[in-house]
Amino acid sequence: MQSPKTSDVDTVYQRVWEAIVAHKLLPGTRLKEEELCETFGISRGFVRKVLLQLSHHKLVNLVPNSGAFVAEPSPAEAREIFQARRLIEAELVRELAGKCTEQDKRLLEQHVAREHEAFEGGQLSLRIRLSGEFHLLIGQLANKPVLTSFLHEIISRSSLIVALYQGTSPRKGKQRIYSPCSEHTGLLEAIAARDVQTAVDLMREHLNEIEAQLQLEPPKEEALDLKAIFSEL
Amino acid sequence: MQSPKTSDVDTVYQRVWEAIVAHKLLPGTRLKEEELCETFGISRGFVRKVLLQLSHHKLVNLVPNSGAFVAEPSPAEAREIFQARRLIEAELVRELAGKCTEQDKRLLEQHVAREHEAFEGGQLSLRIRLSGEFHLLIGQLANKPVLTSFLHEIISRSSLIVALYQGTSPRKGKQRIYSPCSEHTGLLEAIAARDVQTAVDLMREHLNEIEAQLQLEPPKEEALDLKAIFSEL
DNA sequence: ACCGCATTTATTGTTGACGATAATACCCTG
DNA sequence: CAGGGTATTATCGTCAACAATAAATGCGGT
Repeated sequence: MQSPKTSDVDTVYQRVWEAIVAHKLLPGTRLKEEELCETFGISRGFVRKVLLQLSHHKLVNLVPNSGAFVAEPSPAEAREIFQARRLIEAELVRELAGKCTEQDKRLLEQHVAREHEAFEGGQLSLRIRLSGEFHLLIGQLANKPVLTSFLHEIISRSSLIVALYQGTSPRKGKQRIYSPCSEHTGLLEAIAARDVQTAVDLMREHLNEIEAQLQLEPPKEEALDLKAIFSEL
Repeated sequence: MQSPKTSDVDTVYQRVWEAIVAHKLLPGTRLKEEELCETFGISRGFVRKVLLQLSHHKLVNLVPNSGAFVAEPSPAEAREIFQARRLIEAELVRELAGKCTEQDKRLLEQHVAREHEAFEGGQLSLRIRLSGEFHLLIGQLANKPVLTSFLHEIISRSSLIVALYQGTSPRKGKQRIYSPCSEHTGLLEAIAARDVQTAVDLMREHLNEIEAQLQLEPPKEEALDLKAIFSEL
C-alpha cells in the first residue's frame, strides 16, 4: 500500500506488533485475514503465518473458526508478567553487571541515546519499541539467548499491558506516560560500574515503578458499576 | 498407520515429541515432510503445523528451503536451560509451598504414584513424560500460567538435553538413568508441609543433581580429538 | 412486536497442484 | 583418475480454488 514491496512476513509482523503495543489496534479488535491481505499486499498464507506468530507471543488470540483478536490481558496476567520480568531481568542484569565490557557499555549508551532522541521527538510507537529493546539488549549482552527469547515475549506482552492499563483512568499526581529514559540511564551506569547489587536493585525498582503506574484493580461487581453510572447521571 | 484416525495435529505433535525426548529420533535427524505425512496419514499442511510448533519449542531446527532437523542443543545452551529452570522452578515452588491445599497435595501424590508405576514398568518414554509433567503440575497448581508455559518449553528442551548428554559416555559410580522419583517424593512432602525454604532448596538441589549427571564438557579441539583417536589405536 | 428458526453470506480451514530452491548425480575435461 | 560444472531430482515454499464452519440476515409463528 504505502510501502511498495516492503512486505515480507517479518515486516508485517513488526508493523502489526507496533500497532498493537502502541494501542492503535485496541484489545479485542478482530483482525480479518483478507483485510490484512490487502492492507499489506500479501497473500493469505503469509497473513496466517504472521497471525500464528503473534498468537504464539500471546499478542493475539486465535479462536478456531472464528478469527484472530488482539489479546486482552487480564489484571492477573499482567501481574504475573511483571513477576516474570522481575525474576528474569534481575538475573540478566546480575549476569551482565558481573562482566560488562567497554564495548557493552558503549552499546548501552548508544541505545539510551537513541531512546532520548525518540523521547524528544515524541514518536510514541518508536519510544515504546526502543524502551523494550533496551531491556532486550541487556539480555543479549549478558549472552543468555534462552532467557532473552523468553524476555522478548514477555516484553511484548508487557508493552500491550502498559498500553491497556495506563492511559484509561485519571491518576493522582503527574501522568508519567511511560518515559523510563532516565531510569535506563541510571541502570546503565550501575551496570557499567559493575555494581551488581545496585544494578539488580535498580532493575527491580524500575519494573516496580512501571507496574505501580498501572490500574490493575480486579474487575468490580456489575452492581457497583451500575450504581456508579446512575449516580453520575 | 497403527492408529486408525487418531491423527489430529496435537496427537502427532505428542508422538513426535516423545520420539525426540526419548532419543528415538537422534539430534540432527532430518524430518522429511512427506515421510511424516505417510507415517501419520495426514496432509502436508498439518505436518507443517506440527513442525512449526516443534521449532517454536526449539525441539527442531527449521532451515528454510532445506528441511526440519531434530535440534542439537549445545552444552552452553544446556547450561542456560538449567539456569532458567532453577530460576523459574524455584519461584514456582516458593509460590505453591506457600499455599498448598489438601487438594493440591492429593494431586501431587497421585502424580508421583503414577511416576512410581511407570518406573516399575520400565517404560522409558512414559517415565520421561511423567517426570516432566510433575514439574509442570507444580506450576499449574501454583496458578502461574505464564511461567508455566515457559516451563513447558524449558522442560521439553531439558528432556532432549538429558537424553543427549546422559547416556553417551561411561561414568564413575552408578549410572542413574533419570529416576528422580524419590526426589519428587521428598519435594512433595516439603511442599505439602508448607515448608517453603526446604521445598525451594530441594528443588534447586534436584535440578543440580540432574544437571550434574550430564557430560557437558565444552567441545574440545579437533587436534586433541585426533591425537586421542590415534593414541587409542 | 418479539423470539426462534431457516437461509444466506462472509470468513476461516484445507487440500492439491504449481513453482522455486537446494541437494544429488552424472558427465565432460584436464 | 580427479575436479568442476551442468543437468536432474527431490524437497520445500507458495498460491488459488474448494469445503466447512460460524456469523448475519430475513422470515414466519406466536
